[in-house]
Amino acid sequence: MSVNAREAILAEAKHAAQKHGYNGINFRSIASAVGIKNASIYYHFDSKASLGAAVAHRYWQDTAQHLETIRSTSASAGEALKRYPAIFRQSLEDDNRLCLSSFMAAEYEDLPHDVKVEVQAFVDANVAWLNQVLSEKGTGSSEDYKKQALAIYTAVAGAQLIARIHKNTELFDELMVTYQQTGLIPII
Amino acid sequence: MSVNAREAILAEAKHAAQKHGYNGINFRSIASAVGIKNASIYYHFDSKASLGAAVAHRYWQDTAQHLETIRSTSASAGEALKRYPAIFRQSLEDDNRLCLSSFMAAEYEDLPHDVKVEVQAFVDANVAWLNQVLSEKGTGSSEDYKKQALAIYTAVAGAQLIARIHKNTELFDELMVTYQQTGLIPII
DNA sequence: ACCTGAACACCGTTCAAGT
DNA sequence: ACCTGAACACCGTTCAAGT
Repeated sequence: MSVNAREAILAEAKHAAQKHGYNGINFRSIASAVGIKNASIYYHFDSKASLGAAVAHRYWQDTAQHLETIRSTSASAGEALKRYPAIFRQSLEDDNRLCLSSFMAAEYEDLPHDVKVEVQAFVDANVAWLNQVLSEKGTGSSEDYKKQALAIYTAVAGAQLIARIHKNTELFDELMVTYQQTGLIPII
Repeated sequence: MSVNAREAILAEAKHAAQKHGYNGINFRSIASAVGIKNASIYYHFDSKASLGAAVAHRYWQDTAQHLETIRSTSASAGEALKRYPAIFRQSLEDDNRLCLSSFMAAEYEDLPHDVKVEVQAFVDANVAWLNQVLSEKGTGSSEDYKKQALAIYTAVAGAQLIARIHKNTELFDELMVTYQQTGLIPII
């Protein structure tokens, strides 16, 4: 059916993972959506673990690229920082989906090793980006920026989780405002 | 085997849920641990949904009581606030477990309705407690305290998620310090 | 090179049957 | 009142077989 079955499988698996987590990746329904049988998926991927890892890998790579774009199209580090939560907001807007990493963070203990590696890479990419932006912007010590970067990532991920169970994107926005007002996220 | 099979099932299910989420509640392994057959669980609980709801219900009730104890044994609202993260910290210390609510928040879309209700109740109980403590302590407007209470709960839950994937309780502690230093969590 | 049907051990669930 | 064995449709996975 598809020009490239492998890509079609990846796309379906990503969609399923953002809605239902790693556990919710279902070979038979993916195969059905792609137009093949579930056994055929094993021609393209060794196992559910390797499919999950491939999904997570591409996910964080896409996110890292998106972060680069935000930085390069922002007039200042402060503006980039302000735009950061938009990535997480977008998932909520788009069918109430969750950041793949937050999802898999919850399932983490049960994940295959290869998937865990990719989830960690997502967190690292985000924290590294935030660290860089904070460093450009401020005047504190580099150790502080690392800790603050992780704190911001953590708080934003938590906000997405809570906003999602309320199915309320405005709640996410309110939380970002509160983070800014209390000083967790520096304002421009 | 057990004096009370129902309680034994609940205890095993809670343990499994904190390690693997709702999805990880496995009737056959719970039955095996309790010393009965999996079909026997249906004598005590209508379904996996009602078992999951019972687990989540008891969980948030226990937490609410714990919060009451913290408040009543603290000399001030500020001290109670300082002790708040200890609840989430304890889960990490105790076999790297996750707060049941954070876990189920990730799985939320797939949860049976009755379980969703209990997860919401957990969040509400925490936010209500924080709101009360913040109100006792400070001098701002009541609307601000509500928002700040939710922001604190959200950030602490996120911190637990991230600390867990690093299997690192110290990271959780560092995040709490950063939350305090940046001003998200008010200091005594 | 790419796909399939049939089988495997696993899961939640049901139900008639046992004590 | 409490428990069980056997069956159901579902899952990831394997494998020999098809084109």
